[in-house]
Amino acid sequence: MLSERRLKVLRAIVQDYVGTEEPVGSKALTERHNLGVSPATVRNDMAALEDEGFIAQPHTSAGRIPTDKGYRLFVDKLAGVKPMTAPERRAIQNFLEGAVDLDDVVARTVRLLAQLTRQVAVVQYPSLTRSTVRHVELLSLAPARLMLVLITDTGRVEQRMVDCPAPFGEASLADLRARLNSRVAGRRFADVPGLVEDLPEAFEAEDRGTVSTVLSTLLETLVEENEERLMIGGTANLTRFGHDFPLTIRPVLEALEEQVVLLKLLGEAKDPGVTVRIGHENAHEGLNSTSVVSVGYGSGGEAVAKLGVVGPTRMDYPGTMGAVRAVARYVGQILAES
Amino acid sequence: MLSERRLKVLRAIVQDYVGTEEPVGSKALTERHNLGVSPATVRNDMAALEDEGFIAQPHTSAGRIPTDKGYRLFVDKLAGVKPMTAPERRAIQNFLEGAVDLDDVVARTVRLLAQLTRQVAVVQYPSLTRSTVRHVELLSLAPARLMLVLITDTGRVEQRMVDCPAPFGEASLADLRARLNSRVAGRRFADVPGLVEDLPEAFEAEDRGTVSTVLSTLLETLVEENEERLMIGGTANLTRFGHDFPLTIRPVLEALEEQVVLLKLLGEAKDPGVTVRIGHENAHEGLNSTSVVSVGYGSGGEAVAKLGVVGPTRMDYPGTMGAVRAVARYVGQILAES
DNA sequence: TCTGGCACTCGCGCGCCGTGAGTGCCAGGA
DNA sequence: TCCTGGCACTCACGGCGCGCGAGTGCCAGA
Repeated sequence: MLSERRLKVLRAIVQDYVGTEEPVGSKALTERHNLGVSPATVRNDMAALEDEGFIAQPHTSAGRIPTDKGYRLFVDKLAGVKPMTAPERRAIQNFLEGAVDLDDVVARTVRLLAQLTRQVAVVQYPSLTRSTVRHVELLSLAPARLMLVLITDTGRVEQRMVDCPAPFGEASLADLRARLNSRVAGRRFADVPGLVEDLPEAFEAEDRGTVSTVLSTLLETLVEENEERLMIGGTANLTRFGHDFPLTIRPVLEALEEQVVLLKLLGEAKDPGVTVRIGHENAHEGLNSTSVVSVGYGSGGEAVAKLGVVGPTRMDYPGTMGAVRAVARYVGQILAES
Repeated sequence: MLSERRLKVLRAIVQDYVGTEEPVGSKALTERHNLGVSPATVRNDMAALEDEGFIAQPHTSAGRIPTDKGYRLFVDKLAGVKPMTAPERRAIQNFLEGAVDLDDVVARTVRLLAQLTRQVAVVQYPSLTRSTVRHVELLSLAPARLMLVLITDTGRVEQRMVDCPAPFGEASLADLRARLNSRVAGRRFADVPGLVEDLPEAFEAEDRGTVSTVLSTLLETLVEENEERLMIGGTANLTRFGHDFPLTIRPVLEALEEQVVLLKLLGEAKDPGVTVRIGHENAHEGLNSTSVVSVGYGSGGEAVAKLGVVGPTRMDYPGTMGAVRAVARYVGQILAES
């Protein structure tokens, strides 16, 4: 186990390195933090920390930089979450309250997160799976063609075309619409399949084919939407990454374009609070030199989607975690109100 | 006026520079293109071209590179549009045909354009202004709260909440829905205002307030949607920009995040065919070292939105223009079918 | 266990210089 | 008048050598 002082040294190294972006040496450390010991002592501690794999030297006779393992220890044990100041919180709230619809909420959230953290922001659209149905609408476009519109409690709207096996009268349509809504309105998506399976039986034989088609389209929409959408922003912040650019930034941009990758990334974080994945902890190779800070958010008490930021492993973890947590909280509020 | 040969020299310079990314000298030119004259002659021509401002030297005793003006002449007079090959066209068509809904069409188009041109692709969602209304739906969410859903012929769906000044009965709602649709279904957005202005008069005095509110929300939706959405992709291609990275790429990324900027960029191109804006021709400062190749596309014969790519001024104009034009054509077909 | 001292390492920045691609100009020839 | 070959000149680029100094490891003494 590392002594108290060595942990202090590690914390100081992380803080300095995050601030200066340059390897930190023993002398500079003792000058900037009053550790109460001499550089020589710190050197011994650093040697020990290096043996344990928490820090490393880019090359002999240079200062030390934290390793992924070092950041991990820092995040887990040495640093808290830095809360937002009151003015910052007010600014967040004001900015988000101006949103007019769901798209706008997500767009504003992305911008906000990117600005606050000066990193790349990723916001997942509120997921359908845990949402409830607000309304299902059926429109007749042609004798044998319907449009199915699904409206969720988060304000999201999905539409699908339905080609009917047989013409479907207006009366039947109104009937189906009414029955469908009385069964599923206000219910959770997960419960919908069980609630509608016997619905075709209530109709005349000639209409059953169409009813079944409509229902399966509805269920399909619920499932398909698990391939959820997300919005990213603040990619310009990647330019602050480092000096050895092209090599670092390219794989990150590529990863960010793969929505699948990002969704997986966000999905993996199971922690109820803020989750941090550092460097090689990220499965995707292109993100091996980045850290992902994410958290769930939702309209009720329950999380329905995730949001977070992607930045260099050398990032201000306490500040970033604080910003991510605060934004998630306020987005949740906004969603609950609308 | 420039002689025939000098134009040939300019064309050769552009082609070589686009290929090699390095300033091109007189000797290399005569070797790679059989111009039928000696390097010395070419040198004289180059001096003349430089006087006219078509090419420039990065520094004394280096080769020449085209200026924005040089590229402009190249695009206008010296190069055609390189058509896609048959296999390429088939690939485009196949890829786009797999799309399941409007979002998917746009997403696939972006990916496709980015891959074909190896540049940043920008695709505007089909605009509402020139579209027609397919259906307007009204749903009652609470006694004095309605949801307005607008469905367009391009398959786009917009929804808005409406808070009514007074409770609005189901019968009135059905009446309004029917009247509204009979008037506006199939009509162009631009015509809608004139078609509905006298609608409140058909209702009882107590309902008129609500009807007016609904109508103004509808009109607002049509107008507001002029702040159209777009999707971008292929930003990883920016890493191929040049060697002097951060300075070049940063403003571009920033500009790409400003949807307003991009929409203006696309909107400015009035040409019915492919439009090219080179370097400083772009109003936005961050895009001064990029060229934008854009074109309108649409479901009918008429253009309803734009798409294009953003890349370094040093790009393969004929190829890029060909790809952009081809993709626009096929997207139009897909939209017309659905 | 901590400290001051000391010898050692080695990346970085700087200046120097040779190389070679490229240029402008000029005089002679078609 | 236009093209050509020749010639002197320019100057960015890359390699080399070197001194500086931050930083290290180790050791003897408190």
